[in-house]
Amino acid sequence: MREYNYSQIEKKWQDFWEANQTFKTIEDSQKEKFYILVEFPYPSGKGLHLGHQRPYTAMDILARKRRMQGYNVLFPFGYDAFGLPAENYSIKNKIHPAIVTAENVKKFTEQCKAVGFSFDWSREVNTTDPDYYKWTQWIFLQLFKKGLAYKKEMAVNWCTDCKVVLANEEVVDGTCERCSSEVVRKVKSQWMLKITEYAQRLLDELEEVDYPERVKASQINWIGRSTGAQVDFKTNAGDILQVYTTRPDTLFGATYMVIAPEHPFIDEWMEKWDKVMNIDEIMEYRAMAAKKSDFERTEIIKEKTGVMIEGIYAVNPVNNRVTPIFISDYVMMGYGTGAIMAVPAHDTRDWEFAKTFNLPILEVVHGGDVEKEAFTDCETGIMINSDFLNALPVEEAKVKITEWLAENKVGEPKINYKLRDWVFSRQRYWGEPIPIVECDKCGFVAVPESELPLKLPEVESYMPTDTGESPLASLDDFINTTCPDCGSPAKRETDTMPQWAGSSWYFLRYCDPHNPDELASKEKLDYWMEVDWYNGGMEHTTLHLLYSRFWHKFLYDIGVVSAKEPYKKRTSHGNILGEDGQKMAKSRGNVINPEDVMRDFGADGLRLYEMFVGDFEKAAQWSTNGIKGCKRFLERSWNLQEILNDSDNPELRPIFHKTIKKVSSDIETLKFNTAISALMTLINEVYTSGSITPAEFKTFLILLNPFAPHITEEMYELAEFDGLLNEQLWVEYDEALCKDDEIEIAVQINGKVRAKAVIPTGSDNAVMIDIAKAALGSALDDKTIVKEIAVPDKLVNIVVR
RNA sequence: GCCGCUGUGGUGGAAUGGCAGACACAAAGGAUUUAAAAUCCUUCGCUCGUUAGAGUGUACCGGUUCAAGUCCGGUCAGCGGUACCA
Repeated sequence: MREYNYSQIEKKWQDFWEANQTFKTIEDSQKEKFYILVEFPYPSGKGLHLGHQRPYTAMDILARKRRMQGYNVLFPFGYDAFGLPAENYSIKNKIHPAIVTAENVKKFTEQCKAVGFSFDWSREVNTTDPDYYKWTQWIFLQLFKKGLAYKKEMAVNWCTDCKVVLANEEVVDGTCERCSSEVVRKVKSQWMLKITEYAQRLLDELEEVDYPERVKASQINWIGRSTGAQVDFKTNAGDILQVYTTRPDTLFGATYMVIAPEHPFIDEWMEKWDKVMNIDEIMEYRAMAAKKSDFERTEIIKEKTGVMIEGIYAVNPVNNRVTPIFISDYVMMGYGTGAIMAVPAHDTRDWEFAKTFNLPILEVVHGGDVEKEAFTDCETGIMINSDFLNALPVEEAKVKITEWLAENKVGEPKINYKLRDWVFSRQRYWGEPIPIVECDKCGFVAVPESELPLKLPEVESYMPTDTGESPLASLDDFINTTCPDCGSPAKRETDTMPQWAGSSWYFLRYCDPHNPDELASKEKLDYWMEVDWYNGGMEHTTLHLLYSRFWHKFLYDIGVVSAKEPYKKRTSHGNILGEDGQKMAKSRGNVINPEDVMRDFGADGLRLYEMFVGDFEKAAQWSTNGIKGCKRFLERSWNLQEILNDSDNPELRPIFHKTIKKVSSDIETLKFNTAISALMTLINEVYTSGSITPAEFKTFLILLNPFAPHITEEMYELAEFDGLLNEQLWVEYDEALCKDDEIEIAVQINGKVRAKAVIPTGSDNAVMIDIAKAALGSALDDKTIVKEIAVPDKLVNIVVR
């Protein structure tokens, strides 16, 4: 018999699949469709790594199984190729990022094919392809036309090393997500997308989708909805200072107010009101707060600082009490109204501030000791010192005071979200140009759709500038244009889009990847969408997943797509860690190179081990010893050919049916590790029995095929079965045939196993108990039986006294 | 602080409330071999016992149950996310 020469076999079948376009998908209304999506990678120079292969293998297994189950499967792939690493590489090596990207894409594609992924390569997309980003720009223009894209002067997160504005989501602990350099605040004019307009729908419509609870929870958390009230405080400067609070019930306990250092009232008060006594002190504090980076604001011990604005005071609308106003950086301009009423008795931060500045702490909810700490419990507290709210529980007081505020026109119920608008500008070269022209007369004007794609021009230097302008800003030919509306000279926007743009809609392009007239035809979108199953990393839960849901909802609103949600089901994989249990990183020297692994164990060996290593949804530690076991299993599978003959072994029937059942259901629940162990158990039993029939052999090959497609296809061919293995139908099991004729049960006395007994499968409880008692023999002689419990085909428990 | 997740042999990990440790790795012993690799067989939670067996055991404390790794209450430890969000 031939030896198991995996490299030869794998090459043979990969070439065959490529030549025959085995996995090319076409629309087919006769078949039920199933759209499986993996997160397309950023094609980095390092190539495909184990962290890509694990989720891709999992979804490849699902795709192969679905095809055998008769579905029309869409399983596409592509590249999210805009982004900083390619640009940084270009800066260093003076090569155009498009060239670097093309090389990397070629490498990635070869590597994917070498693992045997059954992607439909005819649908490959690349976000840097002008035919693709034409539509990314088109979607941006639709957002602009609907008023959902706007430009705004704002304090942004500026990475001091990348010299680029970062989204809030890209700032990690006050440092840049990519380079870990310090991030500071800088005021710049930025394109923004109004994702906040969709906050409620992004929240509500989570109920319509099948996502893991942890994913839903972090989206809910990120959106951060809170309900409360907006309250108007009159000031002696004539303005009305609006505050947002989730605890309107504590309004009587407000003993001072705080506004953010960036609050616009400060400037107004300085200008038109000459009674502010400590202008210098306030300005100094403000300058200091502005200088603080995000890092300092979050990392420095949260000691409360601030300055009282002397000469200005506010009046509490419920009792007309005069209330001092402070400026402090513990209040953020970006949330609520940038001003708060401080209730030190019932808010921890206010309590600390009041202690530091020796301000009165007035208890209005009874239940704690407000001299020791803030009492924040909403469930047990009872209102006191609050006039018409006295004696009410907190929740009732909230309702009553909110009504009172509305009646007296000094406030209203208010919902707030932590989610902020999406900072959409990047001062970088390697991204989609934002298709907007700025005209002195007309303002911001959309580039006509007929001029899309607005291509990235060639530049000499990709280097971002210290002024914070994109490299495009130095190209006069690019910048200078005419206004599409009035024809006068105008300037192009030089910022580009963030990497999240292209990935916010790629799953739509896969449905119709070469369409020159639309992002995809309605007909094809209606056939393929929604995505039936989308697997990706937890790290994309609050960024990519939220952004793409936002864009999809917008496209739904303008009639491009027919479903509200893009993804019916989402699952998340755990990462592959190094052998030391740490994240794989060059600096730790624990990186496993998949090409080495495939050379030593084959693609099938690698696929199998990545699925066997542990719970798919949890992080797993790589083990070179572990993969040996999988290779051994494949060799034992190969050697089944030696014991293939016609002699029937009926005793194997139950285990075959059980295995079909287990493998089928385990793939659906992502329990690949136990599916493989079931196959291992099966093969062990087959060897014990000494032979396998052709029908059983074929069943085994079908079950193993999604996991190890090359070796099984080869064995199928060698066994001279008809056609190709990947064209066979998935195997079915018969529940009745899963059971052995006889089964061993445990016999317990008071829950402890005292004997074993063999019973015919499916025996009545009474029969089981009789057999069990017989098996116990004399052990029951001097005992009083209190209760007899039988669990069918499992055990008997006799309770005695 | 808040949200989420996880604590099971030497290791990775299995167990719809029903015999804890499936499957695999490592280790030890044996067979085969001139030898090694590969392969095959045996042992393998801990304690006592030569064996039979007995006791004990799923982070810790308590509860529910005939029966708890699993359910409930509390505690501890670790991991991930997030935060002066009013």
